[in-house]
Amino acid sequence: MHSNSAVKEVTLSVIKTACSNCNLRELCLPLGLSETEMVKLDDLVATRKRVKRGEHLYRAGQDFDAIYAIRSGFFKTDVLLEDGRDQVTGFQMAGELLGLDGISQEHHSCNAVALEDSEVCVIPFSRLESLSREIQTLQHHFHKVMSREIVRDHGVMMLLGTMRAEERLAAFLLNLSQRFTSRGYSHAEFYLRMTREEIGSYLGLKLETVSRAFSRFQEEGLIAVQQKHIRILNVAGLKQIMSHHAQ
Amino acid sequence: MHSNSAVKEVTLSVIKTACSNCNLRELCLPLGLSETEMVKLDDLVATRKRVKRGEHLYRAGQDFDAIYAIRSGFFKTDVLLEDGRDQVTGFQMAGELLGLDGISQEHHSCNAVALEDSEVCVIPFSRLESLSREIQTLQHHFHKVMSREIVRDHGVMMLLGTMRAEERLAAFLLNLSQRFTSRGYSHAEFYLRMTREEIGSYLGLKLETVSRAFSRFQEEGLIAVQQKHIRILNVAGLKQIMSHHAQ
DNA sequence: GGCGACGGTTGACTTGGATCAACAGAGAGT
DNA sequence: ACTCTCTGTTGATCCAAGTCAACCGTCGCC
Repeated sequence: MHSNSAVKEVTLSVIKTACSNCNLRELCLPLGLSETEMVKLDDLVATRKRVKRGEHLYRAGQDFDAIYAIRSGFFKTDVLLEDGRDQVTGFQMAGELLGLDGISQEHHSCNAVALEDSEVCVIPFSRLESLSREIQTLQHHFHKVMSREIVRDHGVMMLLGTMRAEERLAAFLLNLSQRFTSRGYSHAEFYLRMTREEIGSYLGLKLETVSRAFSRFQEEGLIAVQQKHIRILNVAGLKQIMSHHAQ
Repeated sequence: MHSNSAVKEVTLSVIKTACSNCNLRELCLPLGLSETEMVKLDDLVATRKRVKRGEHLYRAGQDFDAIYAIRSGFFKTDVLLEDGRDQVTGFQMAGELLGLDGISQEHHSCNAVALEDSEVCVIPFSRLESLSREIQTLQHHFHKVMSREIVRDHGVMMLLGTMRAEERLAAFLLNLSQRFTSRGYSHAEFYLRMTREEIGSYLGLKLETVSRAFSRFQEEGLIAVQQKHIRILNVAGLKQIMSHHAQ
């Protein structure tokens, strides 16, 4: 398949970034694909794209033609209303998908911004659709991923609709911790890639409230915060705060 | 399948409820299906189910094996957390789908309750998947519907995260009005099928706050409320409230 | 047709988080 | 090393919505 004239570096890089070889494949891909199916998939996800910190991967209103799998880095998505209000709708890390919201209207309905230098796999959507007409497990996996996004959003609605400030922040930290864990990072120690204002926007709070809640958690010995560096000292305590609402 | 002893009414009802003949098909189905494709679809959506007011269509935790298209009636979906908190995550009316959240975990993640006597079309999910491997337009339509749900959820997150009580209620009324309109009902006059408490739960407000906001809108001549009967008198005024946030 | 329960309205009071404001650290660029 | 700017912290005050409570209207049921 590969041309023999290709120089070593290119071949190496291609191998390194092929789906079949990607260390995130258990996050992105269904289990149990055959050899030939894997080859087709490597072909589908042919191009990659680097996005520097602060740059947009896509903007609301732009034509939709691909979804993106994050290979490395960290993103936020946000929505801007006509009246100037905006809100962060999610934070995405390696192994997660971006752009699912664009399918419905054929243009993106939110902005995706890199919060650190990142790399994404470009997945042309019409080719994903045709491939998932061929490969049942891919089709089913994709449906699960979309559905998981819906369930996740319901969780956020729950958080925004029923939780108090400290409960929201505890839920947020535990969620991040859990996602870092399943990527092989420490569950207890990590750097936040986003500002207090972005956290607040996501959680429906003002940045001052986020800052105060962090300080409060620190006073109570639940976490150690220094700027963006977080250490979780008492997971059980955070869980208790999260689910310990009045009445 | 049907016993031949079935009386005429049964046969009639089957004919009346075929997708190809359904007056909601432009809400549920893609345009431009061929005759043969339509026949397959009618076959897919073979069974229907009546759900009386107050009954569950499904409950959180139950095995997922089908999604549902609402033929008539009105539903709410809600999520219950372990700690007793619950929240209404949406209200669904004729032509809309229920159960998409169940795909990801193979069991339902919320409860679906009829708010009036209703009828749904049962769409076995594995058969939907196999049919959409055959029919590209069906596949794409389904993806759009799932994506639309994600976009809708982002809208709710926006509402919960950034809007004040009266803005939320105005947005809610305008959304209902718009959905009734696209089903051929009056945009200006309708009955709410849900209680103040359910509206409040959906909007992240207490029922008293919802009630006060209704009264306020009435004082200002924007709507006429009497219990569940709503008349919208000033759409522009509601829109202004919705997007007229401080600063 | 009357009774009871539920849903809705309204008022008085409380409170959690927003707002306004001052300031302190950290980091990028010169 | 030295700004300048951006991000984060903390305090004082205010207000929108929550809470608690009383009451009323409606509707379904006996």
